Amino acid sequence: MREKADSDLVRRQNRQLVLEALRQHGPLARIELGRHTGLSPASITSISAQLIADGILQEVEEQQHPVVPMRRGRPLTQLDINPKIAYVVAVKISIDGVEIAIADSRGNIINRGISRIATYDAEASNFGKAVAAEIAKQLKASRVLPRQVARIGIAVQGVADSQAGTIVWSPAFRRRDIPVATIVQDELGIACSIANDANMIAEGLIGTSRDRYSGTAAVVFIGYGVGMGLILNGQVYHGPTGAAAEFGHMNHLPGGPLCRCGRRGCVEAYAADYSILRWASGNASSLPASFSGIPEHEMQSLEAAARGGDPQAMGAYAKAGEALGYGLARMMALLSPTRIVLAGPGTRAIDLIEPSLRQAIEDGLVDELRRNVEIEVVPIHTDMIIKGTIEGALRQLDREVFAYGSLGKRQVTLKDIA
Amino acid sequence: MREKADSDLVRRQNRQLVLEALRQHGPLARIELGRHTGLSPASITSISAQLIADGILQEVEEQQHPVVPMRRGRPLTQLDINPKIAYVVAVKISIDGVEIAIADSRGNIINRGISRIATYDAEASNFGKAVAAEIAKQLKASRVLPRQVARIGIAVQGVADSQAGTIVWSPAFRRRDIPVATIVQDELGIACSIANDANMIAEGLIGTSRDRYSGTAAVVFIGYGVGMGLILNGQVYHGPTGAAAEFGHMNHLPGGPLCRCGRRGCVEAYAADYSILRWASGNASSLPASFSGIPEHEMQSLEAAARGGDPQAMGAYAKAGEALGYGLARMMALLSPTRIVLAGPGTRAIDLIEPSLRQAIEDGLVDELRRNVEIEVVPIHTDMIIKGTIEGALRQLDREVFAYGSLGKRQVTLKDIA
DNA sequence: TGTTTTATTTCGGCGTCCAAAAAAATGTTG
DNA sequence: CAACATTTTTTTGGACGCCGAAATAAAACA
Repeated sequence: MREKADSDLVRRQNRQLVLEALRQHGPLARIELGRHTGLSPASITSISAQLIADGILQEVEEQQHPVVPMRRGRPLTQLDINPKIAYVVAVKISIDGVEIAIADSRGNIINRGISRIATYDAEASNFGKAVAAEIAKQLKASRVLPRQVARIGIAVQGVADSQAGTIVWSPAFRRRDIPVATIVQDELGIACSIANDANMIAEGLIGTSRDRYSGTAAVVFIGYGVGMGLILNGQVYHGPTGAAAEFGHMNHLPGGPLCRCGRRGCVEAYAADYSILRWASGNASSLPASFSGIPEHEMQSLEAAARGGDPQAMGAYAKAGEALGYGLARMMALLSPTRIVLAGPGTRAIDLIEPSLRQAIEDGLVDELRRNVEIEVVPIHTDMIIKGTIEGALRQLDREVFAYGSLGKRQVTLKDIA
Repeated sequence: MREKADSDLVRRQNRQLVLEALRQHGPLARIELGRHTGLSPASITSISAQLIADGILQEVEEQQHPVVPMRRGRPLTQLDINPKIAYVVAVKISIDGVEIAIADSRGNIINRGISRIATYDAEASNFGKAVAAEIAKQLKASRVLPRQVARIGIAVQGVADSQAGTIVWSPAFRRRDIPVATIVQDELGIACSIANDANMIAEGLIGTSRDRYSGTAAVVFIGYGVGMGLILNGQVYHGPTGAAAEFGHMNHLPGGPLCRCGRRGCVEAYAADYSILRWASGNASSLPASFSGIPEHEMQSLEAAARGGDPQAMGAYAKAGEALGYGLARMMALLSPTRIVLAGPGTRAIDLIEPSLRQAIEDGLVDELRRNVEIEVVPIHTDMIIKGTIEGALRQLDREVFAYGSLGKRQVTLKDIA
């Protein structure tokens, strides 16, 4: 309730509703769009005609799966988003590697690749340019012109400042406050935003099944680090600057083991790969936090040891579960989500973690505050982050570009793109 | 982005904008309303004419403070909300006492009183009826007819379920899941909602100075218990069921001292009045949690002892600060608010609490996540809860009743009221 | 009294929605 | 295979709310 309402707002909102329905359910006939959006057939005709004229939608030539194969009456003509109206780029920054994917406006990935760009010792000024150059290279390889790209989304492990366009702090970098989005934006002349990687996973889950994750949910990423994406009232909560939901650096125990962030006792310092390994191999509280990636087989043999009954290994996983459980209990007290999603490679060891995790929630939270929560484990799609970043960029594109029709910003914006 | 947009939505939204501006800035002339809302003078004329016809607004007879005393040109005619178009009732439930206030639609309290209704041993079935009877009594005393009351808001210490209309759990009651809002609503035939008291304080702060608290802020109540109202993106966050922001029952230390909720180590078990007293008087972890209210002078003499250098008393306040600080650090990691407001009678001892509180935030949270936060202490208005409940009820009224004009629900709803 | 200034209302036009009617495109049936 | 039935889509005409511009109202000023 900030904005004044006029016919402009009406058009924008209804166009967005149409786009949203198409993103959710794939190609739809006009009458189906009417059902999904609540708009009358007459209005859908008018709105879709404009979207087609704008080049945003197109009629589907041959229905692949005529939903109801042989029926009486005029057959329906499905509409879908024109995949070539614009492109988006998703960038995932992790330690010593940058993954880039290019997707069309339907969200289909048309090219992707991993580039080795040194991060840890990167100079603030060079890094952004290196990423921009890498994006440019990928674009050229896919024969997509920079001016066809509507938006670049960057997902980073660590704290991002979406306002300033910087990586505030990340275990992948020695330095802090590294400008990235601003530089990429200036270099390529394409709108660019940066966000935390766990938030992008949440974005992806909303895209995958909106009904399931439309309420209030927390998505926990467990792996090389611990992250969280919060979905509040159906939207990913980024906080005022984009720093929100740093579950991994939420304190568990004062004075606990050292974390990569420099503090003691963070959840991550118990439940990230390196932390579990550290507990398993001796007195964790005296060992420093590790910054190097841990090879998968090393974690797998630790899991095997724990499953085989090795008390030290079992104890390490129990510690991880306890830290996660208390952390979740604290989060639940504050936000009372209806769903908690555990995701990431760390969930391979969910059998080792879960007992102490559940026990911690029970010990750390009064019954009444935990009776409406469902905890689920989502199998790991390695590119949930890339997928989510694309989803997020496209939704933003719908909202900020495509929703504006013939009179608004579009004249400028779309011509710039297409 | 749920709702389809049409002229109905436009009218509703703009009417609400007008009402919002009037609630914020008091009586305003049409031209000023235009400036505040962004609507053209022509539209304001039309909207205000309808609101006046509906009896919701009225022209102010005599300007008390002609803002610019003597100016050329046609003088402005200020508009204001008609105070008699409807009334709201605010109810504050605490241990063995129910406070009831009746306010007109401008938010002026026209009657208030405290009734002794036993809560602790109350039967689930009786309590709601007792509250309803007490409201009816107060209404009669103020010569307000039940059908003139548009809404009743109940604020309760503890966990409320706004969906079910119940008190899920509260230290003021021995029993759990006590239905209140539903019963009051049925008894009096007036829409009734229930919420946590700290959330209502937050609601009040938004009303008092929207610009200051429009972003993302956490309001901490410290006193007989510890509560929190979260403001996310300018709105009070209640969570799916209204249980949100139970900061007091967020765990601080596993296995810590007993809390009234039955768990161990909650923030409240360190920082509520009874907890501080308990620490000061011996080994807290073995003492049970207290349910009786603590007289103010007892806390005051403890403060005096601490200020006089009594190590036991000083230690108790330090413990409280530490628990609050770690709790806030955890909350900040998750939500990264820009503002933290400390309120409630417990802030009388802020000088004793603050050092350890700040130290805990420093120890418990990486610098980058706490550099944009402003912590402020708000002096205690004893009736911030009542005021906030009224504000909240009025805003809801604007949104759900007054915003609907001549064509919508209003025909029914307003006639029911007036 | 006429002029200037500012607030408010009136008028005509525009954009969007919707309901109802018309048109389009196909299957069904005698 | 022509007429009918059925379903989707478009067209038409009316309503509503906004806005800019012009008109009107109500005061101070000269």
